[in-house]
Amino acid sequence: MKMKVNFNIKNTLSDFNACASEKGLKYSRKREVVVDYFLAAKRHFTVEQLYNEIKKINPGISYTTIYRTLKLLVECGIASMHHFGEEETRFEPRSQKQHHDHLICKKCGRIIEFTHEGIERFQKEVAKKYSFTPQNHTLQIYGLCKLCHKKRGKRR
Amino acid sequence: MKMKVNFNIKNTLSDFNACASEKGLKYSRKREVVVDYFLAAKRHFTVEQLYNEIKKINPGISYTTIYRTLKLLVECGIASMHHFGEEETRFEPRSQKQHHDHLICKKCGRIIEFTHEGIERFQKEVAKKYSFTPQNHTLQIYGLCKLCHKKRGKRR
DNA sequence: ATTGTTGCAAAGAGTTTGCAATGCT
DNA sequence: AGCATTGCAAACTCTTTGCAACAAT
Repeated sequence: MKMKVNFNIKNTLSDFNACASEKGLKYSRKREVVVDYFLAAKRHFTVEQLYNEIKKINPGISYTTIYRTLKLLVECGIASMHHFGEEETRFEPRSQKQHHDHLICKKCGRIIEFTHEGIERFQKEVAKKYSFTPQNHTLQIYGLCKLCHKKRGKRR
Repeated sequence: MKMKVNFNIKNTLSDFNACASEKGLKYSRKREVVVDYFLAAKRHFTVEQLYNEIKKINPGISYTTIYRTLKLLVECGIASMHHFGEEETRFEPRSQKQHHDHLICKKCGRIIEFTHEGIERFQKEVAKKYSFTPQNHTLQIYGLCKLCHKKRGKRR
């Protein structure tokens, strides 16, 4: 059973700037603040979270800019977008990480990443069985994280 | 490699009626039409699809009733709700089927169900490794179905 | 000077809800 | 009669877009 969590975040502000200039975009302080904050935090943000947290350090920011910047990050391949069940859309820095899947705590909202080669392999088998050409996949396991399993009764 | 597709749809209109009367609901023709159609078709409906198709046989139906009936079906455990990537919410009859996962064709929208015991087992392993208590999970493989892989260039 | 960026308000898409009319029991 | 159901329009949430003012090159 091989599994590992990845920590090597390699995407940087300069990766983003390269992509932005290829698109013919100009420099913008606000955009830089958003990208910086997003890349540094290495979390799975909702738009609301990102907006609220950035507003603290840059009160002049608007939702519109958050949305537009996240869209850009996704287009540049620097962020990835997730839809976990009923929850709001979340964004995470993609980095050079290999594909990974998620454990999602329904109580505290904690998100744990994992990879499992066996699961990946079996997915390829399934696809082959149905003559399906797989392009990408997502696997989410919902439940309770270690802490919430013990002390049941917090938020969410 | 054990895999199988399930066909044994057991949920029926009477199962629904039992649940509805437990909730103190009264009979309604329109609701019955929706439930009937939904259960018979055994597909993964979007709300829009269900609305459009039922409107043909019962022009007086409204979106509101479709929404409310689907909500009821989910509450009664007769339908399950899915969120496939960026797509609209889909509903399918749950039946007594065991849990299953989905292959989703990005070109034609076709949805293929599958189960794979090995994947299920590995998921339990992953959860245990992270001291996570799994409650449910979803696995989607996106790509091209057999037909669309050949003749590339249709809808979606 | 030209072109990209921003915030705002308005517009969209999907879904829910208040309400008066209607239907079921 | 009493309560559930329905359709409509309005409300709501999340996200995108048009536009005029502003900033970068």
